[in-house]
Amino acid sequence: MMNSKKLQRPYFQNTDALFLAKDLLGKVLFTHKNGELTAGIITETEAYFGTEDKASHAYGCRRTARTEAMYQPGGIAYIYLCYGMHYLLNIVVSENDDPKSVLIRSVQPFKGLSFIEERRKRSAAEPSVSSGPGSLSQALGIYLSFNKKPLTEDEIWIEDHGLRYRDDEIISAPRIGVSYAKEHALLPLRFYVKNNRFVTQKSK
DNA sequence: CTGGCGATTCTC
DNA sequence: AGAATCGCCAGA
Repeated sequence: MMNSKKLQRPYFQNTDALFLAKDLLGKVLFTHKNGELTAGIITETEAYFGTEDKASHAYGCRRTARTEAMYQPGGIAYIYLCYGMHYLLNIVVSENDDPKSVLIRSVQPFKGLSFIEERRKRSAAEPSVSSGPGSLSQALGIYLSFNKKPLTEDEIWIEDHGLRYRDDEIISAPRIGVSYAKEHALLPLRFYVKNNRFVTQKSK
């Protein structure tokens, strides 16, 4: 390839979670493990703005073994186990010691559909195949072993295929499942592509 | 050391 | 509406 489409470090570091959460819509998330190449077009994200964000694991500068990834320089994955059974994928944003991240919530299957269908036990045309952060991780084979992986390597990365959305094609809404975040719970930090079926259906 | 609780999903 | 399922982390 003449021009690599793989997004590089500066794209993740020289920005903030709010901008990136919107800009990642339409980008293509790839995973390649055990010879299985799969990818999905990012259709839904949420911004977590760091130490001041009551919904963030890094709220109040909380720094533990789990949250360590977020304190690293941007451009790596932050994966954690949620509800004891789902692996959730975040993209670490910004500089060193600035724990901001973007949660990838949904993708539209793009490559390796047979692998995705095998993992999810359903058709890749079914929106539930990769909508919602837990389902998306299962569809793309994302596990804890991806935690702290640089997106510049060849197990998990993001490509720009030129797909762009206008502002009026992007819906913003409150983040899901963060009612504990009090006054930050209703901030419109969730973004998804209008009229795309591959987004979280219910919200509470 | 302990116990309450999830950035969820699926079934009943 | 409830279950599944287990690591995290604040508090003792």
